[in-house]
Formats: sequence, structure tokens, C-alpha cells
Amino acid sequence: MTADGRSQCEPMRIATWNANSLTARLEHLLRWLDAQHQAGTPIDLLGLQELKLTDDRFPADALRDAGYCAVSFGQKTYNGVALLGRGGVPREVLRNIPGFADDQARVITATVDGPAGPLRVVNAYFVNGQEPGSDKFAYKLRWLAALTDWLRGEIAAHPHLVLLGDFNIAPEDRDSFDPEGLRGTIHHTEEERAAFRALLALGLHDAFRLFDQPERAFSWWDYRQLGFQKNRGLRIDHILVSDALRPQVASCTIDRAPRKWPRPSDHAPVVLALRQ
DNA sequence: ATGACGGTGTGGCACCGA
Repeated sequence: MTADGRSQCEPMRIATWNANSLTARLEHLLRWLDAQHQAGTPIDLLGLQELKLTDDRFPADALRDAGYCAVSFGQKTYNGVALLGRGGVPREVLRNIPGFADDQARVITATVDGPAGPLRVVNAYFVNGQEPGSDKFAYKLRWLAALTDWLRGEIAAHPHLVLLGDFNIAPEDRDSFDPEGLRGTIHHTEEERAAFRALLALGLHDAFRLFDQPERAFSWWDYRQLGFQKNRGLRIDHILVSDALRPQVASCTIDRAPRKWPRPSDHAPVVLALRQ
């Protein structure tokens, strides 16, 4: 057994989930972590986005009781990200993108113990961008460029790297319930997709697409108009793995179960398994 | 073109998300 209780032959499970308020979703989160544990597929590392709370309100005690150490980077009302680990405390923690002035809490990065040595994990809540042509969309593109520039060096320094989070980009037509009708709208623009490809060009791989997947596989559904029931969704939550990590990737799946629970987040968690 | 649903903050709604 490793220090975190993970058996040597067990894969490491890494997940991302946009909670849409950790205050509103804490019971949900604890239920999901426990369900994964009971199923024999415990989550070892989790990146959360949209905490919508300040660090002084972060539920560290409840998460510690559930077996997780956390580092958080919150702010009031909007944004906010955290990394939860079953192993030791995540170390070498960075908040936001070095060199990019930003008053929004969107990125938290840390090093944890992976199946084959240290693992650098970048957890990000990408800018939404609201509407192409808006100030917020310009901010989204500036933020994406800054993230990509910074990651180039980060991958060089830490070859075993995972970039996960709510990307707010549907990378390809098959990642949208209505690719024709929504072409050119937010999440679907050519600029956003080019930015996603620029991330891949750093030597990252969309873990979900390393495997055969069902058609119309999404990670977010609108609360309105029975979006989930009709599977009118988008795949905008992603886990990217570096070249060096790719041989270790055993699976990548979207867990739709908690989206069916009462008062869910509008996002479903995505889970990656890394073997030795 | 707008609103629909949900969360937050604060106030009788507005703003934001995707």
C-alpha cells in the first residue's frame, strides 16, 4: 500500500467536477465520493470548479472527515477552484497563471504522488466568454493564450502533467448536441477550438478521445427545457494528459449518475484512471 | 429576440452561467 492507502496494483483515479457552488453541493460531493469508494473505484484526486465561496468558508473539516486533504483558491460569489487528494497534502501550489494579472480565481496547480512518481495537476475553470465579440470573450481568448504560454514551460519542467477542469469549449462538432445550430456561438467558435488545439499542440491529449466512446457523450446539460432528460448537452469538461503520461491512461469516463440526483450541479464529473 | 433554471447577494430583484 502507498501512503494514501492505494494498493500498488490499483489505478489512480483523477476526476474533475464543476460543483456550481460548493456550499449548495457539499452533500452531493460527499455522497459521490462515498459512492465511488463503495463501488471499489475511489477517487484519489479531484479538481473542483465554481466553488462560489471564499477560502474561510471552504469545508475543509467535512472533506478531511471523508479522507481528503484540500487546497483551495476561492472568491466570493463567482469562480473558485480546489484540489482534493487522498494522499498527502498537495504541494508546490500555484494560484492562477503566473505573470497574468487576474482578479478572478480560476486556476490551482499542485504536485501529488502519481502511480509512477510525482504528478503535476493543473485544475482550471476556464472563462465562459458569454458571447463572441464581447469584452468577456476577448478576456477568454487572452486568458487562453496566457494559459497556453505558461503551460509550455510547466510541461517542460513537469513532464508528467494533467490539465483538467471546466474548459468551456466543445472541441469538436461531436461534442455538442446541436453543432450546426450552435456553430459560431459560445463554446463552439473557431477561435475557442483553435485555442483548444493549441493546448493539444503542447503535447497534451484529450483522454476521453483515447478510447471508443458512445455518441452524444456530454458533461454539461442546461437546467432548463429538460436538457438532461433530452440529452441536449455539451462536452466541455476535459482531462488532458501529457505525452509522458499517455501510456498510463487506462480509461476516461463521464459519470452521469449524480446529474440524476435531486438538486444536481449542471455538470457531471469526468474520471480518469492511470495505471502503473 | 427572449426566456426557460439555478446560485449568489442582497432586496423585492439583478447578474451570471453555458
